[in-house]
Amino acid sequence: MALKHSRQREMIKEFLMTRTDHPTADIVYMNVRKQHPNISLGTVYRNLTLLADLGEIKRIRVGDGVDHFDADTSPHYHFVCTECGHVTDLQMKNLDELVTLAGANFDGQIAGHVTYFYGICGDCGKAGRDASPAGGAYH
Amino acid sequence: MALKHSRQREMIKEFLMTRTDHPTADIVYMNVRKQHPNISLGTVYRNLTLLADLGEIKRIRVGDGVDHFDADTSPHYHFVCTECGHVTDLQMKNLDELVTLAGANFDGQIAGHVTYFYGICGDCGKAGRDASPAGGAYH
DNA sequence: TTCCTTGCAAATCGTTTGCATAATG
DNA sequence: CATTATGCAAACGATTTGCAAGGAA
Repeated sequence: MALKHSRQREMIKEFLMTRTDHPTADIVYMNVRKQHPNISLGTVYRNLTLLADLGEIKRIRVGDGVDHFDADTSPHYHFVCTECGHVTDLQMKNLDELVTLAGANFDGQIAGHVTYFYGICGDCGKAGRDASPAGGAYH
Repeated sequence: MALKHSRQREMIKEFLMTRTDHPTADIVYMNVRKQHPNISLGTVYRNLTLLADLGEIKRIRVGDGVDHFDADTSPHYHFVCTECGHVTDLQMKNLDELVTLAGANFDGQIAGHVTYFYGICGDCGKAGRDASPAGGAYH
């Protein structure tokens, strides 16, 4: 149980702190690998899970089938582009009031809520208007 | 492209309409199988996806790694128990106003939002208070 | 020296897909 | 007959895990 220091874990967290987008485990893996070529994907997954459990990073699930990670643990909301799949932060007030609202007619203890928005991001909207038939993948 | 009738699809939808909880593809499979023993899992998945695309049923993602399906396509919210994993409906007003709110400081088109609540459901809360160390699985 | 971590590979899990055959319009 | 749908099994992609070896306290 006693946590021991590890270079790998440190690098993973450091990398995550340099990013404002929300990398997936695979992205983290490919990047940390540049500095530490023989790190394994399993180690990346293990540490991301560990860090998330410790509350040092946040695991983000936006229904695209892949977990994203965020070094910014302060409460905030996300937007997912249905065109390119990018996940970006959203500036808006906290919505914890919803929990009270939802708890009103509910038998049980509501601990929290998950909310995220989806649509077409600024870049994809622009590209679409211009010309490019393009089209990313978001399932 | 032209849709053809199929007994399997009909049974899947019928089964879904008898349930107020939100079965996963596997639960649907195991149940429809009772009436139609040689239906295959692939067919269940194909039809659930088709029906969801047609808007006849709803695909629900509550971050537990499995898709749930709901024959009730009217807009409403869900609650996931972190103890037993059950997904239940939640009585509360529509929150589409959030989209407007979120769009205020955002460069892009917000099409909608996903919101769900989590915590301990009535049954698990009761059980916990009684005694049973129990504990389901919700990841 | 204890026991947490890692690298590697194999294993899981939910879901999708290719293909030959069956059912529908 | 032209097509869509099915069953089966193999393929997939993301994530997890067992295990022997490596590293930190």
